[in-house]
Amino acid sequence: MSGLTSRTLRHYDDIGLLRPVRTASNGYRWYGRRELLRLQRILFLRELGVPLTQIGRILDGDRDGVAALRRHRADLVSHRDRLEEIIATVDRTIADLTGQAHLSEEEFFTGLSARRDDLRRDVEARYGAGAGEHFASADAVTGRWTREEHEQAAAQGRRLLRRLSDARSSGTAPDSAAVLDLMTEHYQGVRLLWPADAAAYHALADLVTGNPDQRAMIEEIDPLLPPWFADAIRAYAVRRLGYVPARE
Amino acid sequence: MSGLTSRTLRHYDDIGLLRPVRTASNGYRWYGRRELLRLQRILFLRELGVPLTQIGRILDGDRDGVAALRRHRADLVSHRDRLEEIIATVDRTIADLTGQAHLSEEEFFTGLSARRDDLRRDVEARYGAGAGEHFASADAVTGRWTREEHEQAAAQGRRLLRRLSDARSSGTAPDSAAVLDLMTEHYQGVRLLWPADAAAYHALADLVTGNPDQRAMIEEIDPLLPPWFADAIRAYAVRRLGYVPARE
DNA sequence: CTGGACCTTCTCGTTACGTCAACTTCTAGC
DNA sequence: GCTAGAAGTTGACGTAACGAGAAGGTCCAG
Repeated sequence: MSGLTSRTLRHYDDIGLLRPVRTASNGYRWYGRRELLRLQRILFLRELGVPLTQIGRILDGDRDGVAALRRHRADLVSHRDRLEEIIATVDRTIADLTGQAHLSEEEFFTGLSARRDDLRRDVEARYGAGAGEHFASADAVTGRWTREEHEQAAAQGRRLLRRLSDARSSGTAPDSAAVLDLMTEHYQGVRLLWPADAAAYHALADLVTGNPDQRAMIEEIDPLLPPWFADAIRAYAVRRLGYVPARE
Repeated sequence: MSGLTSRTLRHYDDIGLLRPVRTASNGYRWYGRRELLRLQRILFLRELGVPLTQIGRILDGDRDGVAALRRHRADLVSHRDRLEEIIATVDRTIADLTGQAHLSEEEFFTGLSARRDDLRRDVEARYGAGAGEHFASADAVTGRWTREEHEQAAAQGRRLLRRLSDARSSGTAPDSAAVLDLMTEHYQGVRLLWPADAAAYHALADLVTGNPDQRAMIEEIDPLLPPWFADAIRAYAVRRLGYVPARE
């Protein structure tokens, strides 16, 4: 009924977590309705990752199961935070091993580098000569950055891309609320450099799939990311910035 | 030298992860410089949570340790996501057990409820009669919400408060980048309801410590949160919205 | 009566060591 | 040379939550 193996039930009997209502002379364990209800509570807490011994205490003593849950929650949170750190370290290690370190000398949100002039020509070809002026605006901001600040910005950008990649590979839609929340960071990163309105930000989507350098930089983190990222940019422009796309 | 116990070294010898350079006739294990270097790599990978058997394969085969790391990273990410879900479930359970369910019928970002008129009077007393007009603006938005949407908004608000509480209790400063990122969600939640500019948002900080109902609602989630939350609001207004506080 | 399904107890294996216990070896001080 | 103490050694058991397998008993339908 519960989908548990008999072995598990025996284990719970052994450790005293769930005793059968009676054990027949042939050794068979018999469980009643009360045991089923208790089992449901056990399975629920087990789902939450609470250790069996604690489950027993919570169900038996029942005095202040909330406090126990709170402590358990604190454990979970610190465990998650630790994982977060470890993931970041693994990311840095992978980046090191695959020689992505040079990227940290470039600047992310505008995708600068030695190829900066290429990007500018591309932008002007796509959006008109006026668009190139934003480069001056960005320069006004980044010009005063130290090398360290450049690297920080690049690292932050890569972290964001990796979080987006995580979302993509777990099947999350680019217009889901969770992704749009992440895109807020991207939009603000862009806004830091030049005053992109909804339409400009929407147009930016073409760049991440169409511009070879931009695309390559993103693909280095996740080969499947660029088109999904472009969708996310467009979704953010429409859903959060109120951009109304032109009808075809 | 490494801080490991001798037991651990013996274990690594047993499983073949780190063999001594030679074992003397008296059984003593002797390690050389090469072993120390290998140990350093072992400890690093162990820090990342890689299982010892995999560490052995990575260090020995060395063929495509990056791929192994990537797989490990995927494991970590899904583990973290699972933890995230569990934490959310535990939160809901605690809320249920402590009878916080009624809160879901209120609306979070403006802190409405039966005490709505009190809040309005408080706001008008603090910021002048004009400020009360924002209530009409909020009504225009929320008036069309279904009950479900109200509950969703309330739940999202509580989730945000809990994430802020997590940050606070782990010693993170209210003006750190990570917290300001979280505050983006809050600011956008507020913006959904009325057009708060930098100054208005900055002023809002007084409300979360000064208004009894607001304060109580937040304290129910974390008794120490209100003043820290107020600091975070002010920090966000200054650092991300460009608000310039008046000098005293 | 029989085959198969289902039950039992017992034991080992899993991870990465901590913690005894019992014993040997090395080293410093007298 | 003797001795105490520090440090090394090899087992063996315990940890959490069961899975897997061995060896055997019980129940039921045909």
